[in-house]
Amino acid sequence: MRMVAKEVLFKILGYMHKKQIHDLIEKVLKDLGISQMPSFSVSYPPEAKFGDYTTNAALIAAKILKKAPMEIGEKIVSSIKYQVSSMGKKGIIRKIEVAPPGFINFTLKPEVIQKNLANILKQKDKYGSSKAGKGKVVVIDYSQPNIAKRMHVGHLRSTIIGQAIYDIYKLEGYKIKGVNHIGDWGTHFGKLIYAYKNFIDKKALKENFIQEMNRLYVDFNARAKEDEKLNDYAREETKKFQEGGKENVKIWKYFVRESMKEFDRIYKIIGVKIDYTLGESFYQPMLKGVISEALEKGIAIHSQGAVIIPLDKYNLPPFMIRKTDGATLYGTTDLAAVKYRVNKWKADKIIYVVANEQAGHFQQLFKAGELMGYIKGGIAEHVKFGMVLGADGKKFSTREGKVILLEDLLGEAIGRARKIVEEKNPKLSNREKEKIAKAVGIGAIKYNDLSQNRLTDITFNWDRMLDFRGNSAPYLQYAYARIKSILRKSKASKGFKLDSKLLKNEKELAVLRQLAIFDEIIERAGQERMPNIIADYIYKLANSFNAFYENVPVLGAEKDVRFARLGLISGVAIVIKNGLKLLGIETLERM
RNA sequence: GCUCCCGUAGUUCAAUGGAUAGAAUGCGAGCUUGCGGAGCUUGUGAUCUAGGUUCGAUUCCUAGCGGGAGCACCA
Repeated sequence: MRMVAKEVLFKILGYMHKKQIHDLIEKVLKDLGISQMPSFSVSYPPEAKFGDYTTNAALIAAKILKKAPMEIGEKIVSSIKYQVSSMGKKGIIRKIEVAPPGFINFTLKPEVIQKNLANILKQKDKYGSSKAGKGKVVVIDYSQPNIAKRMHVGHLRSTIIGQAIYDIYKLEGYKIKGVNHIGDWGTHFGKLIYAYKNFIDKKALKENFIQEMNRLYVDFNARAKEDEKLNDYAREETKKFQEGGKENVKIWKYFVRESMKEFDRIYKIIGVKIDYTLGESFYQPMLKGVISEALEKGIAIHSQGAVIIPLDKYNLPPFMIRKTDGATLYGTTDLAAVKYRVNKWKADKIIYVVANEQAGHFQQLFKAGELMGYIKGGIAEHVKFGMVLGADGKKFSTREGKVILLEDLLGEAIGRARKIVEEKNPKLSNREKEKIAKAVGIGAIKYNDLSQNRLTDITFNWDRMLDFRGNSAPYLQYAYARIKSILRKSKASKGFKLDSKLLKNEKELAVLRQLAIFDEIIERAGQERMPNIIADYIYKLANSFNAFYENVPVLGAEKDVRFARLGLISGVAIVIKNGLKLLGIETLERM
């Protein structure tokens, strides 16, 4: 019995509509004698007057049949009309039309989207979830800060894009493993250890570990310019620590411990929690095996004293896995990590959320992984994102000290939000103001990033990132808080009966239409690994809610209509909340 | 030199090959006797250039111009 009820629920979700329409058209095309139909799309029309769904099937079929698109469109429509009439009450379509140049537009029966509201209110936090990924393991590699270095605005992108993709997949029912592949093994440790032994300022280190370590690194590089021998010393220190020299390992462990404390503090502020922290050091015991395996299989060769995997057949530079001095490097570690994730974790998919700049490295890595037999094409994927640029249009660079620390950015955001809360809502308790300031400030920063297509570079601009008006997280949070305020005032008893048929004016239907497609949006965002699709959707939903809010009274309406509208705005609140949660943005009862 | 990415209103960003290229911000004009004005309505304003494919191109292809990134012993 329960199963039946659930199935009915799923049937009224958005993607079911789309699929139903798609199947219907396919069937009709077959009847028209087109069996080899190239793919056509069923999508949302740009304007409400074109209905709920639109398809370009007639335009494509016209090409094959060499007839006018409008003519084919009419044929398809009359055929569909016949099908629909035979479906009787069960059909979801109310109106079908052809519009020039040949689009076929479908308008659903209002009941279809009206009924969905009850579904939302019932599912609450679960609305939008699915079982699409059941049984599949996805590994997401994101954030990846470097030990003893500060996290700057560049790290933010990988961290929050990765977390958003993680949450989307989780909602779709995948078994998912988030990994923080921290940089805890590189050769820069030699420099740091040498500098630590020789020019450390212990007092400064105690006050602010990361800051002092950063100073040390810059200091070392400056001194090494004067005295080249320093680099040799550093190499020796690296070697000692990588070979397990007690003193250096102890220092290294101390670096790792202190850095992780710092990172965890920042992760806590931005609400990120990564399942596994498995840095480069974790894979060290496996590296020798990987190198000899590659040599035995004849995939790797010795070249100029190093060990490389030649990839010139694939038009790629060689992939180095052992340096002339015998040391391994990040490519070796990454290759071992691929093996580990596939063999140990049975990953069906590995997603690397790493900046654009490393596209070349990942091409090499994936090809090397395939040659080694660890992965088949397509299992590993580099989810790239653009750089954070300075006002000059150039990349932020540590050397020039132009970098903006993540912590400073977060602090500034919270501070600005706090000021506004103070203005808007002075009567709230300090504790609540703090909470609001955090949610608004952090939300604004995350949204500013996640609402943009991840592939394009973003320009760093304090005012832009921290604008709380317009298309921003606070705008969405504000719509949510308004709804909550209305609901508080309504004192609606929990058991009121929802008659969603009463929601029939244009503004109400527009909101309902938005609500019904949430699952399709999630699906697409997941497929394309594009969180901005979700951001864009919530923004549009909030827009349609605001238009409704300005024109349609809720509390002032007559009894049953009032209940229906309260139900509607509750639904909007649920979807805004669920959507923002996927972006890692909190919602607030008041702000 | 080779490879990859990107050129959209003044600015910052959208746009699965589709209908009138959509927002935000800026500047201009409005909206309070109702639920939160961090809001709403409205005006202004853009696809780098030249070809090609297509019924249809911001999107795909070619060339050019402009910006950025990468190109074995860093990650």
